[in-house]
Amino acid sequence: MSYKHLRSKLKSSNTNKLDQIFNAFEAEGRALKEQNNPNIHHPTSDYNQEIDDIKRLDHKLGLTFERLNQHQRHAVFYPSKNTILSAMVGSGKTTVLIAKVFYLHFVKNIPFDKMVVLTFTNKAAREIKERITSYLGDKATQINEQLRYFGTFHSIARQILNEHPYLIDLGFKPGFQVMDEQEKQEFLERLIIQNNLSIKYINQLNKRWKKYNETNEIIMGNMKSEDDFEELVNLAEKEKRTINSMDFDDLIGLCNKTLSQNLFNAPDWIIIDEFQDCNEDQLSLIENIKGVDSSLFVVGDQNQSIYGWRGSKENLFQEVQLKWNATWLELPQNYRSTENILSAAESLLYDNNGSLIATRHTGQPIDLIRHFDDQQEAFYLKEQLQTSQKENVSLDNIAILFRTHQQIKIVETIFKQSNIPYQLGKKDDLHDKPILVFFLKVLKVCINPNDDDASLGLIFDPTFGAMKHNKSIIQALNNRDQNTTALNVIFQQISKRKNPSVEHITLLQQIDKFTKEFINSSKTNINELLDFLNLRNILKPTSIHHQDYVTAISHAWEQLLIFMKAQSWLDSISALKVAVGQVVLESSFYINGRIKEKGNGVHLLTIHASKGLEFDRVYIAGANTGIIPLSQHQKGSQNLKEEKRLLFVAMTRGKNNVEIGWHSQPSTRNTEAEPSYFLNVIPDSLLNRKTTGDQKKTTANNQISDEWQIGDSVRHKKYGTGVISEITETELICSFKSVGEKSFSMAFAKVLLVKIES
DNA sequence: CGTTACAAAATTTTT
DNA sequence: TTTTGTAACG
Repeated sequence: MSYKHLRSKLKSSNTNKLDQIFNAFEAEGRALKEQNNPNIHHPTSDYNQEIDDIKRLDHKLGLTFERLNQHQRHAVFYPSKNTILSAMVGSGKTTVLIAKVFYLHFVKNIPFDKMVVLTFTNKAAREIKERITSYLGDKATQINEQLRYFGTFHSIARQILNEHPYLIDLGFKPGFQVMDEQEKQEFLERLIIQNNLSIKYINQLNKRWKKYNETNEIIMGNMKSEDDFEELVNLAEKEKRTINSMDFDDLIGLCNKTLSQNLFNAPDWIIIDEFQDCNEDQLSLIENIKGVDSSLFVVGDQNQSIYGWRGSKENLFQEVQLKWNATWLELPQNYRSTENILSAAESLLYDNNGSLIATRHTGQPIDLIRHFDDQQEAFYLKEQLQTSQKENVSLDNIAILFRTHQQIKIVETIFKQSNIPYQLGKKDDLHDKPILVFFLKVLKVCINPNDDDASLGLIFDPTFGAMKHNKSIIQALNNRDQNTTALNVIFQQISKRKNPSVEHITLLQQIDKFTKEFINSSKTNINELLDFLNLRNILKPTSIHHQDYVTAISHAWEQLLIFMKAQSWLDSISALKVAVGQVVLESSFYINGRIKEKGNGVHLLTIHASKGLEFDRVYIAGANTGIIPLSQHQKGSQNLKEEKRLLFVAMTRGKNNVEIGWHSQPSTRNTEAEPSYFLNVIPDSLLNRKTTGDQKKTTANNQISDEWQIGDSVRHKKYGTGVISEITETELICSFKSVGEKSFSMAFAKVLLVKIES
């Protein structure tokens, strides 16, 4: 469909909203032409000579470089001090990043501990570390200590803080804990009760905290006067230091403060993965770690920047290229998708400048398929997958992608009914595992009996605690003297009760002895821990879940011991503190372990969750205007651009086949009965338009004509009463006494108009 | 305690 | 855009 066609179609629908969408869309097209081409530094050598030299010294190492294409070799070997590697989708960016690390270490003799390698996810960090470990094999002695600065932004920030003497100046002590968002909310609520503060919007403390930090703004929403929020912030900053616990933002923020003291040995190399996702604080962290002689190697893809709402900056690459005087290299070759998929996806981009090159065969055009609604689409998908099953095609290599979690539910329901195996992309949350939340609280009190929140959480735990949430106990913590720990107060309070829980009294007594009698003893296996703390009696010994609880705790403890072992220079209690502090930062390692079932079946994922993954077949569900882009994102070209990149990311997950579905009668509000207008830029030759052959459409049409008849009287909230003058497949036209003729999208008619029975 | 007015949320999520 | 949630007021 051409722009012209689109415009005439939008004009005929006579709504301002669609006109606005079109204008924004057009503005985007203009922006496309205004983009500047960066000065790409192209490879001038095939680096065969260098690789031959390396092969003579170390044959195996040479082979890892030989596999790279010319652009990838250029990125690895070119000796620029600061490098921005703009890696197109599916161009082997992780392979190059790892090859660079190998080259710097094994050829250029840079020690691993002189490199800082930062990633956003634990998964990426782990992949890089494992590649090095497996390459070294038996020679990988003390590798964890050498790879100490390989990790996520948050992990590395935490580690720098923990090792740096300036931590004391900041008011914290080594072995500090880390609060996630939920723990911070609970922490602030505790302070509000303890100090009798009057705080509005109590459910949005995290949001208010961020707003206050950024703008010093206290007033929110309907508040006409200030509440005690400023006092809460001051109290919280003090209290964080008392209980020795930081939040996520503190890790990066305070690390930045620490590094600005110039007491950190700058590394030789700083290597960053997924650079396009950096926010301001993370960028500062990079610049603070960087010394005068440090080199930078940042890798990323601006076309896959879909986390703007988390603070990543548009045009970050261009910005830092100037600032760092960096050499701009590209990885243009995509090895993942067919040429048709890539050409279609590429037409969505506005600043690619033709730098994405397909290496695979042409393949099939993208199927654009019309369904009646989400339910019909789900049935269609069910049938498609059943066919695949009959043909013995593994569903593991197929993904269905959605804009929202809401959309996933209906497909999940129908797949469940029809026994289609599926796997969900959502990661496990620590807070969905009550047993681990409880176990962590126990450990936190063990290592710090003055942790008020862990102590309270322990006895108030809804599943494993001793009593219901109780304000008087919270306030009792406030009135204690300096020599009384939070653990003591809890113990006293619980003992005072009429029928105190004996199990919990024993637990608290044992926790008190933990540092003296347990952690330094030679016995630290899980059974000894459970016995020492009397935990078995608390884990509902008669419940059928008892064994699951024990298994979950065993796994978490095993992981903690592994982490402690890696901190060989610390005494055991310090090592445990550091290990427990790490749990929140890489919770997935502590959650499932061996218990996790092997995932089998079709993947149901949000597009965001699909980033970094690839599948043989990809189906993008419910791709209407109003879903992609999401209706509330249709204002502001920044938002629109990001939504467009989201569709780009979705399409480029597919290796062989991409199919896009849309609904002619969408059931969600604010959704147009049109396929995403982003698709209009894709050339017709690359899009194969189809319709589900179905009976439902006919019945649905009957429903519509049953519901609305020409001549019916209707009432509209604003326009008053009117009469239906015309009905088309997608539109309903009404004439009102007050404003004349107005047309409504069929999808909206039900919401906007009330039929007046005569 | 009920009503009114109006800002914020809706949507994505790692640490 | 509509819906939801909260403060403020009587």
